[in-house]
Amino acid sequence: MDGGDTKPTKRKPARSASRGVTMEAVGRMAGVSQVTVSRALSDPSKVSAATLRKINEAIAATGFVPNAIAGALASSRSKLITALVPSITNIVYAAMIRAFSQRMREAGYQILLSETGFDPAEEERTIATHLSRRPDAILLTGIHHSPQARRMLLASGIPVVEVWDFTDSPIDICIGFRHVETGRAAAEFAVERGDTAAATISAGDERARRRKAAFSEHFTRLTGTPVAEIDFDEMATVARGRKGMARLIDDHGFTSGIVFCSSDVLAHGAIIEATKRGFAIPGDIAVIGFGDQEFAGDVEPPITTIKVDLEAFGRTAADALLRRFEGSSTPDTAIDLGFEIIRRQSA
Amino acid sequence: MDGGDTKPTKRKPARSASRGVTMEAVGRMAGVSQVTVSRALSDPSKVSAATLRKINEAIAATGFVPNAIAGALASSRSKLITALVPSITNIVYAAMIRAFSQRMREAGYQILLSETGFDPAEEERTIATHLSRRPDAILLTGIHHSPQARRMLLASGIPVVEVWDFTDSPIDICIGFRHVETGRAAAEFAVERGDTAAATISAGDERARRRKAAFSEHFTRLTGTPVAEIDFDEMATVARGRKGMARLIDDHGFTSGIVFCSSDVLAHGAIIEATKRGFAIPGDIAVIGFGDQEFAGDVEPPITTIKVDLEAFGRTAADALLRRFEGSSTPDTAIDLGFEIIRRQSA
DNA sequence: CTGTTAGCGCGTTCAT
DNA sequence: ATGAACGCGCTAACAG
Repeated sequence: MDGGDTKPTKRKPARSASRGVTMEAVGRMAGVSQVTVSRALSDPSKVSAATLRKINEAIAATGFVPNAIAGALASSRSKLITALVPSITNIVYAAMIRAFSQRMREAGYQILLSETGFDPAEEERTIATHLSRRPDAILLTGIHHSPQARRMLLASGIPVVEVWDFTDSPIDICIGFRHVETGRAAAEFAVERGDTAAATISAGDERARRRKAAFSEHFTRLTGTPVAEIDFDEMATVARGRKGMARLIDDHGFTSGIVFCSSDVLAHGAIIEATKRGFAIPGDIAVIGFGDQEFAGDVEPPITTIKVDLEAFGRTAADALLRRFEGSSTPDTAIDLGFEIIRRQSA
Repeated sequence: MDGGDTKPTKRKPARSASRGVTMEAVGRMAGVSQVTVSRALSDPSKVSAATLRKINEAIAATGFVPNAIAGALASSRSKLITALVPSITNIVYAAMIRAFSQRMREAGYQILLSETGFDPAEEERTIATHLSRRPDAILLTGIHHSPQARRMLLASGIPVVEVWDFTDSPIDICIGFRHVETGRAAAEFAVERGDTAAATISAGDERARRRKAAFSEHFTRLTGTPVAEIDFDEMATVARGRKGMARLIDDHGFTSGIVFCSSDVLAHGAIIEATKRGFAIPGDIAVIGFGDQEFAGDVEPPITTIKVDLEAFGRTAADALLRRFEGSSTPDTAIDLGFEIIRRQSA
């Protein structure tokens, strides 16, 4: 075929279904080659002013949008970060991811987000599909992952950030706080207040349970008094906070003392229920929440809570990654951002 | 070089920095070609049981994870959907996206999510970068987009889903409800209740303002009474709900009537403030919210609100897309999912 | 059932 | 300052 050709020609298949404008097409229109278009986009200073102008005109005329897929394949940098969170409707994770996304976006990265719903097996599967996108980094919530997941992560060779929990031996980078410490601190806070009875209401998260367990253990150690515990497997809601408090009162005869809730939402519900039943907050029953959510200081009574700086987690994680991308030789492996008890009126 | 070769050999560059295992490598280990590996993964029935086994062994041994970037480039199907929402920390959008994601994930798609923060210019920029990822579809919040954005979207030729608002002439597919109608319905509800005075508190969203405007206009038309309006540019919070109610009482002398809030969060704050000042809800002041959020039925008094089925938006959007991917010839262009007034005790 | 060949659209050399 | 050639890792025909 092509018998008369002097040099082998590449067959250009008839482009019926337009798949989108290519750099090649832009170049043709501007009278330059594809590479020049590429350069004009990645580093305009490498192209003469005249051709740059023509290229920009061609881009405008064609509505060209670069194909990041092809770019990623060629350069093996995807400008993509993937992130796994237990739940995107949980404000705690959403706020963290928002701060992270904003910072990363400013640096030219985009975020592929998935929910794992607290299930390690689901997390493992999701990690695999995320890795197939060849992200430039991956962000995980928590520090507990299946062995297979760890293996895949390590094998991928990409930076891994674990947030929202803390360990001295992270896979790679870790930004978080010690959940157990929050429980201990709350127990100490209760004892200092003079509480001699305590209960807990927790929901949803494995980390919430760890906080609760630490609270109970420490409170019992300090006072010798056992702690009544109400647990919900499902996510925290105001309704469950109410139900938890109702059970504490009805089933455990809890009518005086402090209630440690694993989230402000639960605390809010608990306060509503106790108030409705005529208990004084914090006079009869004191309540301490977790998260310092938007509403915590504005309901009645304002909720005493444990605050963690969600935005800081996101920002710090992004900054650590960005530094790593720039080839920092001394990676910040583990950062404990701590927490703070915000004393308001509910306890 | 390679002087003695009988046929041209492809130069295999020395792979020092392992970029990840390839199908080629897996195939070598299994004693088959790269394509066979590809087939084993995409359609195992096209491969003999024996080779399938060997390939799976090789995959397990190497920890191979397919490169979706390369796959997308070759097939021009990315299995990626990108989505734009005003805010990911707003439960309304988060819940919608969650439902959408889950459905799409079951079908093998992943979601690239970005926040646009109610800014059309930002949306336009974000659409461009999203389009560069060559998604199989794009989901937008709302129906108002810049002309340039519309052009890019149309030019891309990919399915576009607009959610959370309704128009008869969508870019492509539209799933939502008529915000103006909710305001009208609330006004009618108020008049039927016998309210002769009304006020509004709104925040954040352009659509919230449209709901509010429709409420005010309709209420005034029905009763002849003007409506006091409090607006916040920032997002809805309990604090702003309280402040809004405070201003209504202090600045507008509003001590009796109904308050239409653009979100349950605002309504919650408004109720707290009014209650604290000794007003009876709904006896003195009635409050109606929007969203039927998790807590709406569990605070005191339970909040009367306008409910829209967020999960249904997400699911329906996903289903419409999936049907479109399967080549449905009769696309469902515009679906109005409506809304519902949930009467509880606050109004 | 399996292999060969030819791109997908771009970044990356290496020339000029 | 610009271009030619090549390959990133995979899917899509087309052979056999």
